Amino acid sequence: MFRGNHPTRVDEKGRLKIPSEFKRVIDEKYGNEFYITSTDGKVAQIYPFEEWQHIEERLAGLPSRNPTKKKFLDRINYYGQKVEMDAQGRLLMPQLLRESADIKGEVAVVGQLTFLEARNIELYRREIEDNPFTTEDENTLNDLGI
Amino acid sequence: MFRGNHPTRVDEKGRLKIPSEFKRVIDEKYGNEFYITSTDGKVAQIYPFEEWQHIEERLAGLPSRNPTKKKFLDRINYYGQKVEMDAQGRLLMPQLLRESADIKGEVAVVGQLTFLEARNIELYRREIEDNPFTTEDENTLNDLGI
DNA sequence: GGCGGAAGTGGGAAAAAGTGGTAGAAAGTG
DNA sequence: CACTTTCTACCACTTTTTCCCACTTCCGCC
Repeated sequence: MFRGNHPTRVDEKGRLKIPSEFKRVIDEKYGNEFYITSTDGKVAQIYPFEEWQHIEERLAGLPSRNPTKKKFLDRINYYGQKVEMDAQGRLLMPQLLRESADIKGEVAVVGQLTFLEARNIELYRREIEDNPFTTEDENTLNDLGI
Repeated sequence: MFRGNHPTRVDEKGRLKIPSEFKRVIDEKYGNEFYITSTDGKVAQIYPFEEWQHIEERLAGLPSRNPTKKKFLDRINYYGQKVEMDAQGRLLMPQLLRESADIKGEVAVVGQLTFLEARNIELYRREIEDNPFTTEDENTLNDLGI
């Protein structure tokens, strides 16, 4: 299970070093194949290939002319690439995603339990600062039982 | 149950010594794994991992398009890291939180029943002095039955 | 007041993680 | 078909981190 934020760097060749915390989990549970994609072009989603296959299976179960499925597939395929991790634990990020999500230099790698998300750390920080967590939000969470 | 304020120090490597008062409770009830995060970047929240998992479960029960949930997740993912306590009862505080909450030198560790909060003691003192407890606050408490 | 134990602090060495470079292969182009 | 250029995979080095050990200080009890 992937959890938390482990910032890392993408070198000028576009290789993203997987933080060792996540690397440990990968070596244990998964192989060295990944599917990297995005639905919005702003956040790169990094799936261990096994996990991606589950999603594909669920997609296959949907009627093929479901318009939302079509839209989803269009995006996933546009940004997506299958990628192998090298011996140093690095992933070559797809060119299109590097550009659209500005994946270069300092990058936040965030665990989402079954997959990872990578995003430009500066843009991430700004998004958080521009949307302060209000006391109203606190109350909403309280009402939801958290 | 964690209660009260036990000031401690963070050394220049970023290791926070857990006050023995809290250490006793941890040794009794919990393991040596923690999840450290924050919603505002000003106060570090230190959850025994078991307690954190309860929160994750409750979050998983919410609809994924709940905007407050999204906001909350973005923050706790940004600041969050899973951390292990060393043999001397110290926690290596995540780099991002050390910077944004100014967690270094003298630090207040405050018990919040199921988790701990760590904050810069000087900033804490100032916040209390700048926000005196008003009669209005007293009344609100009364209304809540306290 | 001193002695013993527990709590707190600091430092260093070994291991792991991170980084950059290079050679070879593959792809693309004239 | 041959040459050029880009890409990929591997290798070696440097830096950082982590873990462990040992010392110091504080507090309570004798």
